[in-house]
Amino acid sequence: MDTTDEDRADALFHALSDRTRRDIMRRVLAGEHSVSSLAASYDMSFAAVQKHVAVLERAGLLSKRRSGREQLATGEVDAVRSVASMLDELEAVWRGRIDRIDELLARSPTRLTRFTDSSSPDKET
Amino acid sequence: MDTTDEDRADALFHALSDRTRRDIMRRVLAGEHSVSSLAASYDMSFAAVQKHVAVLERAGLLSKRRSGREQLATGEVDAVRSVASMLDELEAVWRGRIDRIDELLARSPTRLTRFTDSSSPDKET
DNA sequence: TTGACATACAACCAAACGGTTGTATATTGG
DNA sequence: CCAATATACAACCGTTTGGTTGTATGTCAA
Repeated sequence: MDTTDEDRADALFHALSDRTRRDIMRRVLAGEHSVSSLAASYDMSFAAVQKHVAVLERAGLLSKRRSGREQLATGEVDAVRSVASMLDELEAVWRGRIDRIDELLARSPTRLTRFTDSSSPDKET
Repeated sequence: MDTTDEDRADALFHALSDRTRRDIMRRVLAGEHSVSSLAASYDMSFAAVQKHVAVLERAGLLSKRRSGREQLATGEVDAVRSVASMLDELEAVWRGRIDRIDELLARSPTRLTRFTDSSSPDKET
């Protein structure tokens, strides 16, 4: 409902919409990595990778911890789960549609045949 | 592994990174809607909404079906699920990290204390 | 102290994005 | 046939994005 929620969703999906950032997420979810060790993995400047890390950090998908002169990044699995739950909500909306169709079919059993066409696969509820 | 998979992921996350498009997804997952009926719901031009629908269609998140002069859009729940499974894979990477830490702890029980710090909540596997 | 390393950040640039208006093309109803 | 409706798409425009280089700051090691 809140606009802030939508802002968060915008930031999360946007952060994940870049393949380099998704790859960074895989690495930092597997374990801590300094920004420079991450940068060494990609064919682009250090500054570019640092900006990608900053985008992920602003979205809450990773956090950083100082260790001497290095900045160690670690993936925030809870943020990943929050994105998954947004998708679950979308799926729930779809399930609601199926339930409504089922109810219709239950009310007038013989009237509507072939109402669920091939493009909407009727799977488990 | 394939670049095309990453292209698909780029398109899916990008398509979902806009709040208007996410709202359109909620509507078309709940049931079929013509492009103009969708456009009527938003404070922007018909063309803008039509472009949003096109972005979602190109990403495979919805499909259209002609009905007379109307174009009826319907949400593709399988595409939504495919995004969810990408996030599940990310979560699996994280779970792998925890497993590795557990194994380390099992090998040398007393050496590593407080190895899992406060920023990495140790939850269920 | 000095130099090498790790990071941060500003300025710049081309391309993509999200919106607009305008025009063209089908399709329906009278 | 004609007018209204529904859609598609091109052209344009300001902003954001994803990259670059250059510079500044902080930390470690000799």
